[in-house]
Amino acid sequence: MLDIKYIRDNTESVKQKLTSRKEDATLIDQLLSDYKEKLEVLNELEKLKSEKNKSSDKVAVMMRNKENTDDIKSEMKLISEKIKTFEENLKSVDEKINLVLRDIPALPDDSVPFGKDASENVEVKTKGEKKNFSFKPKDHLELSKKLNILDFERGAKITGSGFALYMGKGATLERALINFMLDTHIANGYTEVMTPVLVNRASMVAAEKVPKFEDDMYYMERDDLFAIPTSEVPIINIHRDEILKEENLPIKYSGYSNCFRREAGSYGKDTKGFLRVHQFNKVELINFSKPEDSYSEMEKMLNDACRILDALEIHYRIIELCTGDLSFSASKCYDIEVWSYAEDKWLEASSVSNCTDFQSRRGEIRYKKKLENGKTKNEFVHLLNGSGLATSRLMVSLLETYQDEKGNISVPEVLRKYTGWHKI
RNA sequence: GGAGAGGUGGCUGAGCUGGUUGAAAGCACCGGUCUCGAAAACCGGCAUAGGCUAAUACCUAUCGAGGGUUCGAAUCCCUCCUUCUCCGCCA
Repeated sequence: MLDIKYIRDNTESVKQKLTSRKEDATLIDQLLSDYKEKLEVLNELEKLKSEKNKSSDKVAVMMRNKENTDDIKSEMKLISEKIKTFEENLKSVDEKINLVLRDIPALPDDSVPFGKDASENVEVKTKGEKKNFSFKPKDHLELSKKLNILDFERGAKITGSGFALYMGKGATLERALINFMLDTHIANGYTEVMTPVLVNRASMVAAEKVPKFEDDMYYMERDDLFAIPTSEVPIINIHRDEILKEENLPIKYSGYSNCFRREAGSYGKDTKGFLRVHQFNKVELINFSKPEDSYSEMEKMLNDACRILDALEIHYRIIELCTGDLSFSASKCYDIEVWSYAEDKWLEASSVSNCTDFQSRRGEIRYKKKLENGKTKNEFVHLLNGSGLATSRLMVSLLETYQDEKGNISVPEVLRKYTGWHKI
């Protein structure tokens, strides 16, 4: 969530930034007038409470002196009733404000290119080259069916469409990928975490996934728990409501988890095999950073994600999302896309975002900043998340890239010590 | 699932027969005295958020969360969350 005081003090630039991401900026005026009203109510309320506290002290003294307190007590009863109405007023303005505030997305960083949608994203760089096949490359479905390593039909039987069943060497390859990615990140300074995959509502709210995207989440009503759409949710909640030590920043975590997404409303689009699934595996990167370092940390994180693809020798590119394509919580975002020979297009395999203080404000994740005058001040940390990487679309590209004419797969060099074999 | 005991500031831990307790004490931390320097000792400081301020000051809130009783709640009552112990079930 945004800081309402920041909105008040920087109204024009906020409006402009919201417009750049195709948001309706007109509701800002209403929001600020509601906020003004809130402060007025708050002021009255605090005056009454102050009066109450003073009288209450007086009663204590009078009772000690055995004086009659009937008059002052009945007076205070009136004040208390007044306080109740003001509290109700405050609550209703507050709710009105929060309803608007919770749906306002993060503000794009100044460096983010202006654009209306995905078509105006900017390619940052392309790595590697397209392979020249002497035959027509098969798609991952055909390959995996022939090799009996992935079974989407049986996955659908077990659960429903969009749930994959990995078989034999397919399962081993998946596990090898996950282990390789985790080991690489750990070697590069990340602390491995393994989190719960079911989280409570407070965690989802802190991660800014609920209520805005509640329909996209698997939800267990009986226990009021959500299946995580990404381990970003549990990982950033590790430090919810905490005040971190400045010298410990940046804190970097990497964690593998299953990810669950209902993908409500996306039926029919890219639904083939692994292109869109409801459950997938992802190794996530999270960084709790000092505000002044977050954009340089972001570049490092992007690099950490790319490292995996470099090692796997997969053709990929980095694009920077334009203002109109940014996700709700992000101020700046890079996508990493891998090349699909069968689809003849780029597939999103990773997304590296700087959410600045958008989530940490909701989740009250702060650090104690030492000021020059020797005092300290609590500040919100900046939160960055990046996939490093999601395996499903990576697997598509990997199978396609490493196929031979007979439809067999050779295992990338770096994975062989994890699989124990080098050919499927 | 059943029974019991707890949840207080960065930590440990008093208060919990309702009224200068935002909260004792200790530890940690910061500053100072002493010292060539350090340790020890001594002195002082040290929660968070909001409001109002040029800034202090001041005001309000917060003792797991939310309600209630009362003139007044960390203290009494209810609901929920959570931790621990015992029993049951179980990978």
